[in-house]
Amino acid sequence: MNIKKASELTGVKPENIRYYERVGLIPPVIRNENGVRNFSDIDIGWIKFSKHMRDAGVGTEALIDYISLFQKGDASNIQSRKEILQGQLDELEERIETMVHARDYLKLKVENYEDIMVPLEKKLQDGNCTVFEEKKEELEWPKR
Amino acid sequence: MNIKKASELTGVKPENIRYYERVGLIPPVIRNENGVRNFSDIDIGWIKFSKHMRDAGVGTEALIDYISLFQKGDASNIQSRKEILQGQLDELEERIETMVHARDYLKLKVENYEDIMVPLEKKLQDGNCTVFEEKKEELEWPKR
DNA sequence: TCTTGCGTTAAAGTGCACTTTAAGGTTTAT
DNA sequence: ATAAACCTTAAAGTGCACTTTAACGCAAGA
Repeated sequence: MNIKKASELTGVKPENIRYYERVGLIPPVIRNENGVRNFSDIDIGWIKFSKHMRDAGVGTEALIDYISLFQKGDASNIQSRKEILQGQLDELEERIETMVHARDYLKLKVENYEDIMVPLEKKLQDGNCTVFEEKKEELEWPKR
Repeated sequence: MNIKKASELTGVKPENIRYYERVGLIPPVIRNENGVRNFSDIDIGWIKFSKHMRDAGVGTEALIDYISLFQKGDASNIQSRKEILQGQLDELEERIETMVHARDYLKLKVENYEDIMVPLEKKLQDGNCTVFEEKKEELEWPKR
């Protein structure tokens, strides 16, 4: 299939599929006699994998290392490949924790916005805008 | 307190605290007669808030809008401010979902790496490196 | 007094991950 | 046969969020 089809199947723009291949985020795609890429289902799988990982915030470097090791097609680096994935998994867990923490904080803040702000409207109208900041401190950061 | 102390308390480098103030990620900090910033606990709170949100991937634009509305110190925009936070909360939820999905996929892949790779070592050693890719397809993407 | 260590600014530089541009080649439909 | 609609590349441009640089000011200690 051509790059347009591959793009439709994966949600990655043709320009970015070429970019992915160029930098090594996917293995090289087989070309026809005119140098036109002919994507296989396996290529589509690789594009989906890289897009999925990128969407989740996994950096290109780790992904490129992984694809690169993979392409050596050598059983001796299975452990290295697994370690790369494990490392990214650990980083992902950490980022998720940070985000969940921020989410909980924002949630608490939004849910209590009216309760805190409405009683303060009068004071704010007097130009005393520091009051909220003092009040805000009552909204403690969610504990670990 | 001076910027160094503020930096120590918040984990944000002095350069970045200045940057935060410059772009509006925190409200302006009161200066002394020489133009030197004197950080209050409230300023520290704002830095922590912005850092926390930035760490969680909240974009600067939304944050700047929020701080900007906040500084108007006007009760009429409480709703707008709440809406900004709600919008960021929604985006955060979505990003968390994407990441949790990727995390689950990676976890499954890492956990099954040996099971899949070890039986394939022989074939891989024969240079048949496409086998894994076929095999890989068995590792389905976790469903929503 | 003068060096050390803190502060300040505007402006330029960096790194990442695309994204666009320019200049072509080929294949398909009218 | 010629225009539209694909494909290709290398290289330059973009946007975000810092990060560094250069040049300066103030204030306390040897």
